[in-house]
Amino acid sequence: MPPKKPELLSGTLDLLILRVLNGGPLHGFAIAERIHVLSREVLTVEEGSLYPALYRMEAKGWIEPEWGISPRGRRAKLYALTKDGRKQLANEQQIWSQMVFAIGDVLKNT
Amino acid sequence: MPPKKPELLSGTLDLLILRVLNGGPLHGFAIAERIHVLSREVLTVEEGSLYPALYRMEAKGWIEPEWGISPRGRRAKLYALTKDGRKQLANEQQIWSQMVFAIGDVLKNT
DNA sequence: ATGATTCACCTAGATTGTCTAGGTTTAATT
DNA sequence: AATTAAACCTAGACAATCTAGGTGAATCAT
Repeated sequence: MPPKKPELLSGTLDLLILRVLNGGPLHGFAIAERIHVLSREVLTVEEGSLYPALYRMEAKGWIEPEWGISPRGRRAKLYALTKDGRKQLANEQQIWSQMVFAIGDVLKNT
Repeated sequence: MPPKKPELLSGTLDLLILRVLNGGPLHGFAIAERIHVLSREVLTVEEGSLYPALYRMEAKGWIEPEWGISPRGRRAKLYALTKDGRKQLANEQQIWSQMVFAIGDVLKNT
């Protein structure tokens, strides 16, 4: 068998969304596209994961939506990072790297 | 706020267990200890996560238990990697590094 | 003009993995 | 003899993702 195609790592979706929004407001569909492209097609964010995540994050005050128009001329909800969102991004980035190091430590044991 | 203490990353527990068992059979309690120590106390495997995980992995044929005695003289269930378990370890290790690279790619976008 | 496709958003329910918070038994310690 | 620690176990709660649908409007092909 070839290695199974990996789904998204549970717990990293918020981090990814925060990170791409740090480059400026985007609408949901575009967020998913951006993550897909930036990860060289390795990561695919399903819409059924994306929209609930956006609501969670909005409820926590990390992002703020505003109705507008997408680059392709459709009605779209543009999400922008809030100040709390930027703090959360820093936070999650630091946790992520800590986790990667910790797991790396376990994996490199002889 | 200081960075929140990270719990285990969902989806990495199997990989960690397979990895420490690759060094030789261990019983459940010792597996958790070993992960804790190797990760420099960053990762803590709760027993409520550990034992269900061991059963799942046994059901999938990745590990095999045998009753024995722990180094501290108690009755203990020693788990050993099977051949399928070794394959699974290689598989998950490769997926893990692919994920880390992919997420890294997203995180380093400007 | 009409029909098909794509963009963009939305949601209910299933599934899965982890955690909380208990519990039991037996050996070692006090 | 009583307490603590090692080791195992489990039910139920919780959270995040995925499956598999659905809607409406703009664009494209014919």
